[in-house]
Amino acid sequence: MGSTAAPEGALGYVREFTRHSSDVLSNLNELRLRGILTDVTLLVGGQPLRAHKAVLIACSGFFYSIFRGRAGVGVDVLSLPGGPEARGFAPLLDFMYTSRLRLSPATAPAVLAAATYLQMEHVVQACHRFIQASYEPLGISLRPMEAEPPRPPTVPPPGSPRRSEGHPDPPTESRSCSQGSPSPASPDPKACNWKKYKFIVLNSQSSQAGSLAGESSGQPCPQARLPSGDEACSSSSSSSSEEGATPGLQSRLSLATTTARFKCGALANNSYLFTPPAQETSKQAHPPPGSECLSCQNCEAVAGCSSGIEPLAPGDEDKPYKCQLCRSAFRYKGNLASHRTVHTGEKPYRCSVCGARFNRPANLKTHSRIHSGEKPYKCETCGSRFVQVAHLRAHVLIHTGEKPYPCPTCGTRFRHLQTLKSHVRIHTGEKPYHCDPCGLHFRHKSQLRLHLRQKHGSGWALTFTPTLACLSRYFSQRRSLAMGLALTGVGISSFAFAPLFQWLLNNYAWRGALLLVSALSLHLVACGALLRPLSLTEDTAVGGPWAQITSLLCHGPFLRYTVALTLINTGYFIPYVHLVAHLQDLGWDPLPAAFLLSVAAISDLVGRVASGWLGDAVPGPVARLLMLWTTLTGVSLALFPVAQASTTLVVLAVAYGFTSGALTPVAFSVIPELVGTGRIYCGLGLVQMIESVGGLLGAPLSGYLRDVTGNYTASFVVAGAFLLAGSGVLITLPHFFSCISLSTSRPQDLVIEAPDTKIPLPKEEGLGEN
DNA sequence: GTTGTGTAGGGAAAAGCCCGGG
DNA sequence: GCCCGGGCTTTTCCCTACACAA
Ligand SMILES: [Zn+2]
Ligand SMILES: [Zn+2]
Ligand SMILES: [Zn+2]
Ligand SMILES: [Zn+2]
Repeated sequence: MGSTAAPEGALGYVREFTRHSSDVLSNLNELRLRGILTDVTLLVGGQPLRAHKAVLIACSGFFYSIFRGRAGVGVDVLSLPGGPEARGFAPLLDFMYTSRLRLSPATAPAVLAAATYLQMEHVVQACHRFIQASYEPLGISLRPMEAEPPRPPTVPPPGSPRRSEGHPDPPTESRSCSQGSPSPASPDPKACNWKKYKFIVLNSQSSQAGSLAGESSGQPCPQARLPSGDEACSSSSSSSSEEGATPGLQSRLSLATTTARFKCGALANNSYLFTPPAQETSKQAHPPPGSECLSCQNCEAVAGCSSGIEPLAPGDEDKPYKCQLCRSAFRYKGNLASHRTVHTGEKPYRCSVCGARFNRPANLKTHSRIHSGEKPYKCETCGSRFVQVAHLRAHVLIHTGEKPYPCPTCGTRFRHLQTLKSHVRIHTGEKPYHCDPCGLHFRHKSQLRLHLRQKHGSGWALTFTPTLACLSRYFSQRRSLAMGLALTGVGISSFAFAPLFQWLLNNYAWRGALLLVSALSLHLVACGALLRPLSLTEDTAVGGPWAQITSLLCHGPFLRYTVALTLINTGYFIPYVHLVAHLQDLGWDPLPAAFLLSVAAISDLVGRVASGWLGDAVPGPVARLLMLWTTLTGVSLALFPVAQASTTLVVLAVAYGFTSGALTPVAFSVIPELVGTGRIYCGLGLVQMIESVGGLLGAPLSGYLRDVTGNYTASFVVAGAFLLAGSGVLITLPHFFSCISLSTSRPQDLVIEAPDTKIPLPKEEGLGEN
């Protein structure tokens, strides 16, 4: 139950307030601009510039060597004769106080010289990059040494501030500058919007309607209630403890408290409002919290987050309601009740738009927002809106700069728990994601996926349509059987490949298995080479792809056929989407319901082969067979609502599987008969593109019907009706009723007689049946 | 270009919690 | 006052697209 994120035994560790440093810096800058507590005047190029020695020392090795020691204390005015120019120095001084470096092609060399003089190495690098980038478009590569200004007068002493600590690293600034957009008027929004973020927090506290409505309805610092963890601490709903708290006390918070509970009462909460501008603080709607929070803070601060906090034993008295099935315990009785649905698989709440099912109404409600487009939670900083509060919470971190998840091993901090988790695997060497077909292992899930798509998926997908098209060019006599076998092969191989590869993996280790699979795939190349494109006589007549497409779109029978297939597709997939839900409505358990779907899928495979064979054995136009299968599929679909007994349902599922499977190869075989083998590539592609619209529309439509009527009866009936309508359109195809002589008739004869394909086909059986 | 790594957005499951009604 | 269930809030996890650098 507990979060795995909390490291074992780490009862708390240092919480970093990443905005703090920039807050301090901006305050220092304000002090400089107002001349408060500045203790040195720099004379650069005759210009006096007031600054704080401490800041100068912290940023520059040169100033460190000047001011360190007692001699530096008395220095009130420092002139730098022969040093940097004012136009190079001023941007550096600004940078020290703002971490933003303004560069332009005109000033960059001067800034570079000044930075080198002052030993600000990061800035030197940034200037180099900038100058280089601005020359590269001209084809001039400026090497750093060529632009190197004279060495500074002093060598950095051994004790000078380390660059990584004392010198702000300006990676983002330098990059944005090098892109040529140094715009002081519109500084980096992420760097400047912390005040705005504070305003969000205040907004939510004062119970403003709208944006953070959910959070703002919360109680102001419910002291009797223990905040449940770090998230709660940083969430805006618990942000009312800001006044009376000090940053120092607040800067240590336990991250490991996510699930633990504490003896010391309410935990100090919020981190964002310690230094709010006075005018914003005055807008507080709620008074500061009572002393309980303060004492907690004290105990925490004094104890340094370790000794002062002791998680109570996960007391059973805390959660008296236990699940008999999985030992989970709950504080509230109702939770146990709703927990049971986890085991029963019961999901009574159904989305009226997409049919998704939920075991809790609230989850359905949240889900339904993705259809309505409602996004109730708005980020006041950037205006982005979110469907869930949690998303907003995660989002505002990018404005605050907060990274709440540190790596226990190397200390790198992350903004998202997920990132930390995958990062930790770097240390453990864990690579949990692996690709079965090729045995590669990956640390990140997105890698598994990318690899699959690029190395396997696209290959298979890209071979599918061309192979079918090739088939229809090769086979004219037994085209249907070829289609059926090919489609069955596709289905079976996708089932069989995983276990086959697993077996190879077990017997040959992954290298061997990979080798064997590669060898297997190379056979594909050989096979593919055998499938060399036939140059059929009619190819010369069909023209280029665009000409083909244009002609196909004006081809009446082809269009009618496309419409028919689209109609068929609309109803075709309904059982795969809704059959399980329908069976559950009838009281079936999810598992048997899913099993019945598998039965239908197997029946589908059988149907593909059988229909391929039948397609060649039964005389007459293949379109007639297609109509037969379509009609039968439609009827079996429409019968689903009638069936109540499980045996009837099984029979229906088998029938639907068989007929719908039988339909598939025939549907592909008809196309060459309609458009001729010359235009088969374009024809097949076009049909697949258009008919997919039907497949996309079918499921939502039947889901909608289910919601309107309350059950799936109409859904299945309408699906069946679409199939029947499709077969109705099929009747209009040319020569549907023609009675060409049976055994001697060959499919290509039909083509010859088709009005739009006038060119007779050559005999090609010799080649095709090799 | 590939690979590894990190970021942000978004969907969902499930527990926590509040509140009104009986 | 107590209990119960409905319904909202929170927490946590997961997936996915994408950016970026070695
Ligand atoms: Zn359980
Ligand atoms: Zn939905
Ligand atoms: Zn925002
Ligand atoms: Zn680490």
